[in-house]
Amino acid sequence: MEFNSTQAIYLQIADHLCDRIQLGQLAPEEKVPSVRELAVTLEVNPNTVMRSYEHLQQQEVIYTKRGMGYFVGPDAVKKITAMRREQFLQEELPAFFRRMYLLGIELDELKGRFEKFRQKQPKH
Amino acid sequence: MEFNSTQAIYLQIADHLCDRIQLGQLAPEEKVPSVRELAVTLEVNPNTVMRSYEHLQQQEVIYTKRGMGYFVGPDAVKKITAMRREQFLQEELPAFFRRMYLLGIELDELKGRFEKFRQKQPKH
Amino acid sequence: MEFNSTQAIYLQIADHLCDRIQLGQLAPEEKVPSVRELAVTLEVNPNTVMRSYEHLQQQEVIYTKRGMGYFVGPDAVKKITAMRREQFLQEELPAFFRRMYLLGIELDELKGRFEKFRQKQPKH
Amino acid sequence: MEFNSTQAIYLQIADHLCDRIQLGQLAPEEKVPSVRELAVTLEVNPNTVMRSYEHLQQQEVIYTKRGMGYFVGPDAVKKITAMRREQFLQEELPAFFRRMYLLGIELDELKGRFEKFRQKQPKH
DNA sequence: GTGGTCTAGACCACC
DNA sequence: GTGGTCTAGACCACA
Repeated sequence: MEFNSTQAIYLQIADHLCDRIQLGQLAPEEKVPSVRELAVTLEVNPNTVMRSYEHLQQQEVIYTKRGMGYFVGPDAVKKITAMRREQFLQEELPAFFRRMYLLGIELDELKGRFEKFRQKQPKH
Repeated sequence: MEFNSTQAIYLQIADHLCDRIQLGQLAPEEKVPSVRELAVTLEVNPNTVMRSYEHLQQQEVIYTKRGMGYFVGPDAVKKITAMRREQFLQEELPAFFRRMYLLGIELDELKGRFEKFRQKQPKH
Repeated sequence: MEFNSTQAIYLQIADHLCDRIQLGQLAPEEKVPSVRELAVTLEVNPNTVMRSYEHLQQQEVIYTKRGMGYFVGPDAVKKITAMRREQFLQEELPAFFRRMYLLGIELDELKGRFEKFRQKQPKH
Repeated sequence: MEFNSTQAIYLQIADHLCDRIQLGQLAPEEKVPSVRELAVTLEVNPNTVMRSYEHLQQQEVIYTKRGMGYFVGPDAVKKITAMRREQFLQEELPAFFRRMYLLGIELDELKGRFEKFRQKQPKH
């Protein structure tokens, strides 16, 4: 996984985990990788992974069982979708429209690109 | 002007100036507000405005005449548009599509919103 | 390190670091001193060192790993040499020749001095 | 005349006047252009030219006759040459050698360039 | 008046 | 520990 430099790594990791949950790759009540394991996989400091998990736990997306690790919360999908939908409509969409407006891009121009994008997505 | 806390203030100022240039509110070769003046207007430290200007100068959007102030560069609009277009297509658009995909939103659903957005924009 | 007053301190620091990289005292991918550390060594404000590093980063001579420090870029030597060679041929050399011409100095007169200079340079 | 941005304009003007004196284009006791006249010619602020003249007067390269203007001092050539020679040997030459050393350039490589440079100089 | 540099000190996020 | 941002205030050079 590659990280961009504009956003904190721990947030990018958390985001990626949310993606996987939303896509059903991580099911509710399923155990998520251990902090150490994921740290090795992603080649980052364990502290950084820990922060991601704490962040997700605080949003009740995952929860911890002592000595057993972190697990996907029962309503994780619903919670993530709700948060992201809110975020999308309130912040991302207006910013996106503004950019399009300043660049003189029409919504119709994006149709072809969106189709192409969707075809590249793996089935799940 | 209000600043959000996720992005550095000096970048938000720079971005806002780019907006104004792109909208034609600041014409090429026109003088931009002096560092001190803008600092008072925005209620920030002059150093912070200075950083914005240095950042824009480095992108050749504005240039400086000694003892006279900063001025909008001749190709400022072209440069800004090129940079933003690149950024939009390479980064913002894919991220946006991904969000839509994960939220199950179709492009057509956005049409109405986009029209409404556009009508709110001031003429220039 | 002593600073002359005609050039900004942060540029002199940047220049000095380039010297050290070009001489191989700082190898590619090696960590450069932390901002605070170098500030103490040089007896300047951390902000001033920071500016040097930002300046070098922008030229892709060094790069930053978050929370870990600044590191010499992989092509640092090549980049520095290219920039300096350009600067030398386009600006320094003509200015130098002009001075010699106006002072009536011949190139041959400098030979002895150059030899003497070179012998004083430390090996590396 | 074009000004580079690294050195103060008034110093570049003063330097240029010294060049002309050294080349004999301005003879001892000859009147130098009036502040206003030179300001128009160079398209700079009269204050800037004034500063150049004050700077040169302080070095006894030119002197002023009230109501008549500035004139080249009797020993101007000698003074300029002495100052420049000193400056050249103490500062420019070591810096120049250092640059050559770091760039791996030999003195002999410059011979051809120097000849070419000299042939382009106008006779005087 | 203008930009530009520097210091001192604070606070934050990240690893 | 690391970089990064911001404020406050000073001083200088330049036009």
